[in-house]
Amino acid sequence: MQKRVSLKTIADELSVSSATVSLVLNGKNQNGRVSKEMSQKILDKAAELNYIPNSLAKGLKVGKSRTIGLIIADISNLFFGALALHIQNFAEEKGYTVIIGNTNEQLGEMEKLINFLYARQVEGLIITPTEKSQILLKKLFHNKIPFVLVDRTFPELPVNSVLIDNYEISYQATLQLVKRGCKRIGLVTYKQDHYHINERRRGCEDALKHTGLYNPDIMEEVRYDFLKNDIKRAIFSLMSTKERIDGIFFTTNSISINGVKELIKNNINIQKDIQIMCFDENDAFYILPYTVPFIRQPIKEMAQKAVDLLIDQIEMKDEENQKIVICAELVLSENRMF
Amino acid sequence: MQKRVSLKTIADELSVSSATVSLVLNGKNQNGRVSKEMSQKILDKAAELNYIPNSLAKGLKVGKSRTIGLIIADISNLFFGALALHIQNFAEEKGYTVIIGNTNEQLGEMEKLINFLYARQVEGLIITPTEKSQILLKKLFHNKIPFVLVDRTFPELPVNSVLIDNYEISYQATLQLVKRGCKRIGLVTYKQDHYHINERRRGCEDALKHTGLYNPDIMEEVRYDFLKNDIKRAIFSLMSTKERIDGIFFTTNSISINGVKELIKNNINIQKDIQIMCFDENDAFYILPYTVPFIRQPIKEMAQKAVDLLIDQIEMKDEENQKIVICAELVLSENRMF
DNA sequence: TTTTTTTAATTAATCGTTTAACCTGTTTAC
DNA sequence: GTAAACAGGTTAAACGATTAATTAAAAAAA
Repeated sequence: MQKRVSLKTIADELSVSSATVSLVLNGKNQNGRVSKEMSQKILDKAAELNYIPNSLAKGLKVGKSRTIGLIIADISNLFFGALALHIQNFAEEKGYTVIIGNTNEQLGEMEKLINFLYARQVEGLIITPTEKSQILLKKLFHNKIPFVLVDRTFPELPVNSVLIDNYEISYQATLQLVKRGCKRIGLVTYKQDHYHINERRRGCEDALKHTGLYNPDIMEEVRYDFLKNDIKRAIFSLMSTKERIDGIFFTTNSISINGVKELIKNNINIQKDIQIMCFDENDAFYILPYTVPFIRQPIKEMAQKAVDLLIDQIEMKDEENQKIVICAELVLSENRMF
Repeated sequence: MQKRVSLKTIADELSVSSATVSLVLNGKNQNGRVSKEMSQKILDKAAELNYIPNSLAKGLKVGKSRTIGLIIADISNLFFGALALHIQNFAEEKGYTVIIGNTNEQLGEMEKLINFLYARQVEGLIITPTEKSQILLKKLFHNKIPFVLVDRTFPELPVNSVLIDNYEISYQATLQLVKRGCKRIGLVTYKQDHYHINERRRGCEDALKHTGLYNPDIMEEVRYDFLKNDIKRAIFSLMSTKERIDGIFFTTNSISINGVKELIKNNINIQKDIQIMCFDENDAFYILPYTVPFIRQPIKEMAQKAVDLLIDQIEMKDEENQKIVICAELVLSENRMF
């Protein structure tokens, strides 16, 4: 890597000081600081040498890196992938770089990432927090580092967050199954401590209770680390109850796709034998010869709000914290291909 | 954001110079530079204050940012998503941060990204180049910025690259269709100028020629920007030839998934009516009640090689450029669920 | 006792930018 | 004719970390 072109390179070639060059290149020569001719010369020379400022130096000097950190729980999940893409686009629009990190749902990884990003002088963070990460968030709060939680939150903490209306949409989605005539509706959810997942469960259960269909025996829990096996077990368990169930609500993306796989594997006709309701859309759903109803999260809007909120915090030093709730959408027929 | 803890903060609290603190914290107090007691005091204080070095300052001073840029063509594509994930993991293992950017297959975006990453002092780049980006690569080469192309390349350029054996695996995959009894094998590929895609086409066509089955009339081209419509047209065209085709080779991920969708939509039985061969795996394939044979690219290995190669270039200043070819894998039955 | 070596630190320059403060002519005002 | 205003710059310190060069005192060697 040969020596880069710096302000000084340009300054030397034109025999002016680097301050002058800086002034011109940053458009800060307002009230007749630098003459028109010199300005033009500098601009031309910069273009000629293809000058690109060193943002490390600039960041160091002005104390702003114009960088934000994005901490994602599982980048191999399409939902988070899309979220990351949009966050990056919106942030870039506003002049910020995004550094993405992946925790794999591991608390230790999340801590490492925070330190790592802190070292790189990020001005703020957008985080999908892992379980039990409250302590880490409190530390951020204490260090006055702006951050926004997205997709997930801890309701007991005074944080900024962007979430969907998990309870409400799950309630509505379950009602939809009822409307379709399901009488024995089961649920498959994660055995964990995430507020957003539990809200989905609560929404489903409340809908069942209010319609007199609630049965605790067909609410199944699966573990993240043993997803495939647990789903297999859960579906088997659900399908072998005395009175066969006729509806299932899946609370997440990964549970939905694996649940559908398992149903198909067991030759259960998702149209006739059972009605299902999935969380998040999936390419696979579009390929099946029948409609798979699902809950669509407005990912782009979530990304937009998260970026806006974070940048507000960074730039205005807005002390108030906001909890933004975005309405998800029930998609019932859009993926019908026939 | 409150004032961060710097070397000077620690130095002042212990009434030593910041040089001493730096020496200790970097483990450079080899030959009796700093006393054991002072070292321990500094270490303790650093831990107490939760000191995290400012990598902007460090990068500026030592002229190394320990950052690499990753330029991806389309992050919403699962293949690239997985590639990005693994590249990030391997790079992190070696102590490098990755800044990811997305070009959306746009040359202009690629140029912007290169400048952007250059400004952030990346030490090297891993790139899936867009079409016609040779000029940009030449500029990188001229500026002696280490970079590695992955997935795609320009054979006429003396660059480092990590690719799969596109020609060979496509040849073999086509032969597989022949072995399964297909007599009229069509192809759907992109109408473009990417070497790797054209190699896939050439591999398929050569296999057909060598088995006497080549027919230029059933080689279909689709446009990236009008993928869905063009696929619809291509499949229609293929299926309405006088003698119906009985095999299709899809040259990419996105073509495969859309092609399969379209076949299903037209009620064509992928088992009985037609045999297909896809590029890259997809969740959707696992959900179908029959096997979809596909070509699996060893993404993790590609990521590993790309990172290793780039870091060699960065650290050893290896002048020689290498073209690494990794063997892809034909997956014929793994996704059978029944 | 004087010289050399060792130990344990400090100094100061540097990376590339930014920016407040300063300088030096020339014009304008009174 | 002197002061004030302005035009068109330059200087120098600073951001935080690194590191070669230096210093000062103590210990060891001569």
